[in-house]
Amino acid sequence: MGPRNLATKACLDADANVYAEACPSRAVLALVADKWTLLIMPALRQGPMRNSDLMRRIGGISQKMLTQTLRELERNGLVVRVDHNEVPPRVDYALTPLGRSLAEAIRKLDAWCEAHIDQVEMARQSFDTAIAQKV
Amino acid sequence: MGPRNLATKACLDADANVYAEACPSRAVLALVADKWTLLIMPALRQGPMRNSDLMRRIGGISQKMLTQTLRELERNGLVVRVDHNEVPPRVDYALTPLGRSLAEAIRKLDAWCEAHIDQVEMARQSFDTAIAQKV
DNA sequence: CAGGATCCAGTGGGATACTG
DNA sequence: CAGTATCCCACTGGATCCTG
Repeated sequence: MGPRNLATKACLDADANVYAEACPSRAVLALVADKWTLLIMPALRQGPMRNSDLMRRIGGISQKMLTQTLRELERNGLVVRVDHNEVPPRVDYALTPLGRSLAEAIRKLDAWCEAHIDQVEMARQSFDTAIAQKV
Repeated sequence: MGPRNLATKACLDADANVYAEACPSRAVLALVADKWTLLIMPALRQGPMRNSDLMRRIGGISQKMLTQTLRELERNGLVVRVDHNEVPPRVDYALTPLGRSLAEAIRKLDAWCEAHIDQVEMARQSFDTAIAQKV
């Protein structure tokens, strides 16, 4: 593949490339590059959850962001919303097969964060004190 | 592990939990939940790169965001900055061992995005047209 | 070449109040 | 319970200009 018109044709499905600005995969990347997506997706791995379940599970999320993020995930085929049409309302959110595969990849990232906090924090401290000394 | 004081002690290193708002791993998560981090980290897997290399490799990134993100990654021990003190300036950025392990996990996410654009786009189209019909 | 400094429009997301 | 609607400000990040 020559560098001929890499810039113009941006990226085809056959050679999808997130590094290319115009590649549609960037849209998916934007979806993933989101704090709440990174928490909601793996949270749903254990099975369907209700709105209130997720609110409890994910510390610090607001109702607005929960709904907004769920809608976006649903829109992109990663989550299904099941309204049981009951009173009081009962709505379940579950991963689609597509969503499940993404959730697994995301969970690994989350696990990495949990596993390496110590190293990251130590690095940050040493970096910050090094900067302080330079002044 | 009892649910006794899960809420109060938030999270210790022994049971780090990104779902807990106060858990320090959230800081690492915030680092990861970033569009440019998600592109810079895997880009560095092939070896050290210079500022201009990264600018070319990563479509759409601005000089400001590149420098800013690199600084943050360096601060957290994921990237090392090597200034060769030459004229004209020559500066290399490379992954640390810690950064490399994260970069691998991130690359898998990027690959997922590249591999599933089609499915995501189809889902989005069908979702959007379904919404339109309801009106 | 690498990147600091500024300006500033746009937006993300919390708080709050209301509804079926 | 599961949302919707609104207000509104802090911060994000692009554009532009400048420097060693």
